[in-house]
This record gives sequence, C-alpha cells and structure tokens, in this order.
Amino acid sequence: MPNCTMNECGKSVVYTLSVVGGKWKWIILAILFENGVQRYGEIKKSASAITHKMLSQQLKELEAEQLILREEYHQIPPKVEYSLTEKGKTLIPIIQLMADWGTKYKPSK
Amino acid sequence: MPNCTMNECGKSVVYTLSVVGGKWKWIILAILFENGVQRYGEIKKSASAITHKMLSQQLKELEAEQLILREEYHQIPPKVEYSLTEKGKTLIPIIQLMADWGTKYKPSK
DNA sequence: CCGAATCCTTGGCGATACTG
DNA sequence: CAGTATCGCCAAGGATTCGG
Repeated sequence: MPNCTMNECGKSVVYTLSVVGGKWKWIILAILFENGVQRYGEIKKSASAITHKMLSQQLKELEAEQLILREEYHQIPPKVEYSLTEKGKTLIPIIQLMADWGTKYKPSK
Repeated sequence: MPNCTMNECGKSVVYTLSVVGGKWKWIILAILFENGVQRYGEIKKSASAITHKMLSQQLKELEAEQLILREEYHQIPPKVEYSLTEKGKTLIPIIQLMADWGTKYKPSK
C-alpha cells in the first residue's frame, strides 16, 4: 500500500467519487467501454432502466469532466455520438475490476 | 436496475454498484483499508463530513453484505470495532485504483 | 432523434433527542 | 460511546411536453 498515507488515500477516493459520482456514470462509461462509439439511443437502450432526463444529465456532466466526447452531426434527424476520451479511458481499469468483482460475487441464478 | 438489456460486463458493474452503492461505502472501506481495525468514533472522525445517522446506516449495510466485521465489546462505555472481512478485502484493488486516479487528477491545492 | 424545460412526487439525508 | 427513532426539508429524479 504505497502512497496511501494517513487519509491521503481516503481523500483521493473522495475526489474520484466526486468526479464519477453515483452509479449511472460508471454504467455509462462501462457501456462506452464495451461498445465503443455509441449514439444516444444506443446507450439508452443498453441501460433501459435509466430515464431520458437522467441520461442526458449524466452525459452532460461526464462531458464537462472531459471523460466522454460528444460529437453532434447537424442534420435532420439529429445524430449524436459519444465515446470515451483519453481521460475517460484511464477509468477503464477500475471498471474492469468492478465487472470482475461483480461476476465473481453475483449470485448465479 | 431491473430489466437492463445489457451485456455481461455492464450487468456485473451494475451488480457491484448495487452492493457498494453510493460514495459513503467506498469511503468507509477506504478508511478501514488504510487504518485497519477502527472504532466507530475513529471512522466518524476520518470522514467528518458524514453524519452520525448516515454512518451507522452505511455500516449496518456493509455488515449485512459481509464486507465488514463488527465486533462489540459489552462494556460501559460501549466499544465497537470494525474491520474488513475477507470479502471486503477483495475490494481493495478497486479502492486503490480509485485512490491512484484521484491522486493523479486531483487539482493541486 | 436528441435535448431542454416544466411540473411534481418521493425518499434521502440532516438535525435532534433519547436509550443502554 | 455507540446506536435507534422521529420529524421535516429540500433536492434528486421521474413523467411529460415542446422545440430544433
């Protein structure tokens, strides 16, 4: 446990969670990681439990944090594609560990 | 969370986040990881932003998930110690990555 | 097809007080 | 010192609509 001196570790975790807060952001990032470039509707379909409002909101926040890239095609009908930025890709190891942990401990039905 | 038409990786992330939901749980786990066995008051002090009610609640949930161990000493005044269980320790790699990420991207004061 | 704005409900969470 | 219970607020988030 290097560089984890008294509370520094905890504070860094606090910071990370303040940037990627709540579970929706992790899930959205996982979807983009798995499927690459995705349109709004594709993400929505992958995470059907999320509401329209929540998804737009979370995407906007992730974009503001420079974790995802938003590319808008000015056309009718509109088309917007999202993808991970380089910074967003640095979160992949965490997402993978989360996925591994979930796979291991998820009750098999 | 129900009927997510998602691929396996995404589902596993969803499961993980359903077990360790919200930021408080990660922070509590980080504190126990850093400092080892901790009394209630010590945790409270490390995460001063958390309220009394929240802390008890989160601790109870973490205990129910078998991620932390609660040891009560029946004495006056009461003394209760918390520590990571073996299952809880399996989350350490994730916490460490979160700490590393936070350290790297946290704006320098 | 995508996103913003509005309205409205709900429960998360804080504050406080009380018990063992 | 540790935990539980109660009350009440406010904001998170759901449903819907409109506009580009």
